[in-house]
Amino acid sequence: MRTLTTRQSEILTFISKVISTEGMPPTRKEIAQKFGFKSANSAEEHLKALDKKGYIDLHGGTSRGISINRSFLGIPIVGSVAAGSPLLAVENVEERIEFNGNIFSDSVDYFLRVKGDSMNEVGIIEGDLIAINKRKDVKLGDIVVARINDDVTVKTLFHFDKKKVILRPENKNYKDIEINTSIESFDIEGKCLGVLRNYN
Amino acid sequence: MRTLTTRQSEILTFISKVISTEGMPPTRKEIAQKFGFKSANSAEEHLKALDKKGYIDLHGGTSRGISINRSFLGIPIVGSVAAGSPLLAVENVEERIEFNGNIFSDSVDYFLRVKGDSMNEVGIIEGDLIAINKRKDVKLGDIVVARINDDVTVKTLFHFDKKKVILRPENKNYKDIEINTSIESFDIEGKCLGVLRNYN
DNA sequence: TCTCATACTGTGTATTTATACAGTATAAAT
DNA sequence: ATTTATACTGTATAAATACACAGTATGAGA
Repeated sequence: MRTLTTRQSEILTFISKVISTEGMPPTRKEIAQKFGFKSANSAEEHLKALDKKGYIDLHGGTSRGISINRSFLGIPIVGSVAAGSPLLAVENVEERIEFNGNIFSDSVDYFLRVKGDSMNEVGIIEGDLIAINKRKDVKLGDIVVARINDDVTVKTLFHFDKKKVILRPENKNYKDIEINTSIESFDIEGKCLGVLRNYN
Repeated sequence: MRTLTTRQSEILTFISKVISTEGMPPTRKEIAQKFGFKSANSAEEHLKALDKKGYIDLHGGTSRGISINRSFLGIPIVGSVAAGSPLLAVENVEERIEFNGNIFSDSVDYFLRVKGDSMNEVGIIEGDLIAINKRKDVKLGDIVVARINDDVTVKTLFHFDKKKVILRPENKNYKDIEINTSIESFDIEGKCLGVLRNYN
């Protein structure tokens, strides 16, 4: 997908915001006003560029006829994570779900599909989607997504200091994971905000 | 809140649908076309009635300037259910969450807040919100919301025939619930589509 | 009986809106 | 050196749109 200029990106963000706050896309004039353009045609041209690049669809002859391309909407679902690859790498994103609203306490960066039963006792089971926020300021007791030597795992953060981290599975069949941070690479990838499960 | 006529309700539903599928509210003409009105003014009048009754807000002089009142948007969360009252009775709705999208396999009529630990072993724990669809065509193995003599409960549907129903808690500390439908009142209130959990 | 709300058709128009065309200017690509 | 993309202003206009006013018809309530 072709990259956007700074201005185009600003415009796309504005359109997206107007849709979610006003319930309808902006007109050319409204876009021009927002950015201080003296001619609505500036907006028109940016819209055409966004359309050409595939980020939006313009519905000719229709007032407020702007729709944002669905593949940019929605939150990615990260399935199997290839060892060593960034979580949000294209090859790890199995699909996206449309999802807007204030369901979770913070903004959701992505959903991670849960594998295994190591968190069974807190109601997180195989196949569940857990909502993740990428910020790093997690605290003890939080359920976190962590990366230990290229492996991604979901556990409760039980202990954390300069030398040692302890991750706790919530299943009595599993033992705590102790990481010696001086010899193993360790990273917090995000905090678990909640759980989404869909029965078929 | 004043009640809507059948027509007004149809129009409100249509507007809501257009917003979610097209990404923008319809024009008067589009409403008229949908319902076969020969004059766009019919749509205009229905919109005025909906505005007057508080269901929508009309933004004067703005194309597609229709917004649906937020208190009618979102899906109700049903908390404690007063014995004998309908699940969706006002007094049982603790709040609503904005929620649009195709997260669950079917349309969600409401969310029910889970009490107790009787479904722990399938990952449904106290405080979870379970997404419910009101239709009655459930099958064995489905997790259902059932009403037994004025009490509402969430269990797996294990057996169902003309005389007897068995509901199974998913926790070995609980026993199956057998209902003799000839002497006890029994109703399926809905099918559980999924689970939503939000950590704070 | 009269009024009022609902549910339409039909006409008209001011305003909003999309969108084309003609320019100016700059930076990157060929 | 010339094209091409970006980023604007300014003008113009056809089409889309909101919305008022004038009717017709029906059923409910006062």
